[in-house]
Amino acid sequence: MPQKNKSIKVGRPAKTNKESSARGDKILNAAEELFALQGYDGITLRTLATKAGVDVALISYYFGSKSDLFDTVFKRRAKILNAERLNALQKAQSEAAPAFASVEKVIEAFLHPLKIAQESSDSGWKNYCALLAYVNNSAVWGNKLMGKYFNSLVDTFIDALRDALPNASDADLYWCYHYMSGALSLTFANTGRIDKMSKGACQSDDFQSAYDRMIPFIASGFRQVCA
Amino acid sequence: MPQKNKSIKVGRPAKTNKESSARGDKILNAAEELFALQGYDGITLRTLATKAGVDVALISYYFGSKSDLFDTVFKRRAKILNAERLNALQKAQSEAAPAFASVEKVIEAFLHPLKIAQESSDSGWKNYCALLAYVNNSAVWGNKLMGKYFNSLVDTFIDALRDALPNASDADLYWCYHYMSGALSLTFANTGRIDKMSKGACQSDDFQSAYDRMIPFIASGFRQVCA
DNA sequence: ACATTAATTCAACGCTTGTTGAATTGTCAA
DNA sequence: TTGACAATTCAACAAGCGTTGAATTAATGT
Repeated sequence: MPQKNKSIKVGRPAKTNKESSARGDKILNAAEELFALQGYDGITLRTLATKAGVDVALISYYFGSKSDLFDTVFKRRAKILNAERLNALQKAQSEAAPAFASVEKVIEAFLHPLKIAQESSDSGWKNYCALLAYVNNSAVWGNKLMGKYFNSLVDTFIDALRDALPNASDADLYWCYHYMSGALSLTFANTGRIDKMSKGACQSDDFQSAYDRMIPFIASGFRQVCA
Repeated sequence: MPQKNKSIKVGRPAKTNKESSARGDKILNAAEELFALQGYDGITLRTLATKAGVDVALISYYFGSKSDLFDTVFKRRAKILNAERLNALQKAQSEAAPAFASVEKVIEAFLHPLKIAQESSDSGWKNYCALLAYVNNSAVWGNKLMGKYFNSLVDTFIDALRDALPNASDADLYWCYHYMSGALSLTFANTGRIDKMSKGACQSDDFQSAYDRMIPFIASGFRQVCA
């Protein structure tokens, strides 16, 4: 005789004072990790449901279509990251006033929030950084999402860099930013994988080590091109 | 009454003097483009077959499984690119002898073959560069394929850079190489898309423009970190 | 106590996926 | 001319896909 598992909880759960549901967050966190690691087409809603410990249908119930879910996952921490970066930039600028903030300080304002994210106890931030790298390098999602959620912030940073480098053309500034963005993306894309190319000299999950060298590397490149 | 299309050619085609079949090349070229643009999981063997103008079953017949095909596509031009880069490096080194080749010259040897590829009349090279970017930033394929086909060459270039920068540690060299690799990948990942972030100041499909600035940018970064 | 409603499950839909085996066609060597 | 065989097509397989509608459960407002 078939017997249902009575231990499974169903129906409406006890109300909490949080604005977003616990099950919804579980889905978002699992999606964040899976999308970052295997890409949009690389995972299945059923795989995701299993990882989140949730029924498949619940994903559609909360977030609509698969691509809607992807957008939601991407947007969630984008807002936070933007706020942190903007805050860091404004702090650097006010500290340098009445002079302009230096290239190094502007770049640091751009990168430091990511360092904090990497070191956060919330491991979801590490996944999000990898997701950011995936989206940035994706021909399919890059245009759609990066522009939508980061264009305005990037323009602000470019303005700050223009102040620090008065001889630079717009093309110079944007290309140099582009190089920085690429270097950063690859670093996050490799999070967790040990780079066998380097014979152990450089482990990609060691963000601290990458971060320390990145600021002088990028700043020096900016100065050279935008002199 | 159902009538078969008698105009479709089947059976063994006339023998050519080329080592690889014409149909097989059509499949590889179409796969190169689709994989680069939409990723491994983003395309279907049936989509690929349509693009190549070929029956689906022929893909398996020639190349085995889907992942076998991916490996074959990636390997095809990797060998050529490796030979070109090695040749360029050796030329730079012999021109500088008895001194070591400068950082700029080594970086140029690494990048210049890609510039030639971009300008090639064989448009497949453009697709391959985008594929390279996809693989490099992919958590799934990065370890598998980059190491398999490029590790040896990268080590050779690192050796050349070590000669040019005697004070650099291995970690310095590998991280700086890593930044260069990331900057390059993002450039190729964006091939063909106009970067709206830049308000027109920088179009990602303009590789010439990216290339010109990249050498001074990267070389300057190397010198700063590895001083 | 009771109706309401949000949260969750279950089962299924129609379609697509990668892959395979058998049948068919054309080429070439003998 | 014939026989072998490579290249190509066709049809189908089992499995998996995203999504949906109906049923079920539990908390809530009155």
